[in-house]
Amino acid sequence: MINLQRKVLESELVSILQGCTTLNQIKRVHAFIYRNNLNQSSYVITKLLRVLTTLRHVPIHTYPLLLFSQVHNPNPFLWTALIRAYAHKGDIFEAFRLYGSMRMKCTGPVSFTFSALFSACGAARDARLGAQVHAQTILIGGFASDLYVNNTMIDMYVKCGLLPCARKVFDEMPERDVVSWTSLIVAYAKIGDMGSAGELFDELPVKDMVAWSAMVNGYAQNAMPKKALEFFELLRNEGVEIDEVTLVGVISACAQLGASKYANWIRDIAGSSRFRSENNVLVGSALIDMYSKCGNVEEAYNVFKGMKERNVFSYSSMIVGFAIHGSANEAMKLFYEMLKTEIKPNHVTFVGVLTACSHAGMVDQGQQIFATMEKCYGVAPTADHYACMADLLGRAGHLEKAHRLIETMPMKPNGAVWGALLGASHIHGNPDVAETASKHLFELEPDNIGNYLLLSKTYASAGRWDDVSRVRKLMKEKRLKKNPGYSWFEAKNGIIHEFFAGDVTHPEITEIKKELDDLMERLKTIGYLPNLCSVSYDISDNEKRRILMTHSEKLALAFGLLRSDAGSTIKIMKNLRICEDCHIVMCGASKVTGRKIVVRDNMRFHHFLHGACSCGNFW
DNA sequence: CTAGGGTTAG
Repeated sequence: MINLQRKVLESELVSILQGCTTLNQIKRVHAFIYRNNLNQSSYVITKLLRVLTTLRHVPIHTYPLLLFSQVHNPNPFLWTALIRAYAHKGDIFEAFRLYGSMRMKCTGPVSFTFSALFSACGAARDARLGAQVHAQTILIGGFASDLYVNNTMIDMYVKCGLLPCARKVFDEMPERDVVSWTSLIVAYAKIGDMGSAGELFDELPVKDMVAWSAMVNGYAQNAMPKKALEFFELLRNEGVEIDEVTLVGVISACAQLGASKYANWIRDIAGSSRFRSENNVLVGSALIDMYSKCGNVEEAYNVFKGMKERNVFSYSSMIVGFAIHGSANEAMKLFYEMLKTEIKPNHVTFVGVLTACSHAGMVDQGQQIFATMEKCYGVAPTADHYACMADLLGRAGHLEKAHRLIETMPMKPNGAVWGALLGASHIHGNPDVAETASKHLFELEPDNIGNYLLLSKTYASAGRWDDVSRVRKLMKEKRLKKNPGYSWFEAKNGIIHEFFAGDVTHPEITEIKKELDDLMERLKTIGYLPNLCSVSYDISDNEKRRILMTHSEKLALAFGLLRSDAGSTIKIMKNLRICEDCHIVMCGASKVTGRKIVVRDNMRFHHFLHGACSCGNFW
């Protein structure tokens, strides 16, 4: 009778405990437990410990440990709760010390114990210890066939980067569930092997929302946005429920596609779901990124403003959005607004802020932020931040300063750092510095064709044709093929029209050519002269003029002028960097037509209006 | 108790 009452009391307590969210609430329940002589109940104390350790600011070695040590004969679950708490804090040493004590007292383990230990090993990337625990699961009867133990073991091996071991566990498991499959699918997706991920997914007998989302996100993360959308459609046809995580993958895929058609499509789906950007930071932040990558930074800001809750992702995405659109002042303003909130800037925030400064030529401000980011905001500069600084200084013409910064930086310069210097050397026509930067880049990124092209263009601008052909020869030896330049324009109906350089295959090419010729005539009246330096071949000036007129972004512009509503913004996307001559033409076109033109090249967005570009002719 | 998650520079 007494035992029954006790059981009822225990279970009531546990349900009260699960609703506790503050330390004071927990302490009150604890006092009650103590008064009712329940402080020896492993069951109740285990629950108490679990709730307590979800509070981040409570150190385990104080209150939780005290609770534990007051129980004379802790059962395996109570031991495990404490082990798990240390494991979650990343204290692998303490977790294993406790496991040792537990074994010495001849208690347990239970499957949860192994889960906690595997999670500790995974967090610490300690595969050696993980393998020892693996061995224990075999030695201590029964656990090697436990589904849950095996699932956590797979996860541990995956976190340690030992996919073959994880696969072996998976292949030898007597019983698998959708969790086991999904763990492995994600592991393959993370290393970029979507082929194996897809094979596993096909074999998976019962697919749930998480497994589907893993595929959608896997394709999105591996730059296969079309595939991601395809899987999302399949998932919806299957009648599978979607949630915020699924949505984020699709939104990121739409961001990569950069087309308004997809942006509007997923906006409506998200808007009619339970996960609207106003109430959901995850979806909201993803939409901010998507809109800015689709060229619509105004809409990105609308989403930002409409969000009830914001976090570091929302702010960083918005700051980066402003930065790539050349709205440096807005980016800075938002950064200072952010500093007034509780939200702390992180390394990405600073990349955004420094990029904004760099694109706007705000050298002093950028240098000041760079100098104080660690001291004032606790974010230590990484090589990426040094790349921003090399870009900031170099772009502004301080090539030597940029070079000196690189040579004195505390870590090994990466490709972005030398790439920034190379880009700056190209802008300022300094083949000698370009040569130095390239030497490093050819070692760091031997297959990145952009570096070879930029170097050869810098030589060409300086008239060093021998060096140009030397670089060309190098590219030939490495069998590097130049990507064909192309641009695209999204028509009102969402159909995308692609134009390659020198393209004559578009059905309306005659009209397009005529439109372009007309535009050129009008530009000449305001003083346009073809920028022959934009062609880095040693050919006649006439031939250069002809080639300039075949650039894909000019064809897309002419098509856009023909096929868009008067007064609307013309949006052009390009896979390579926009050339100087096309940039001049875009400026002029915005002036003579009175249209707003937005060009997204592979680096950033250019907003042309009234004859000027948001980048300040500075890119 | 175990599986899916967003922002990054040249």
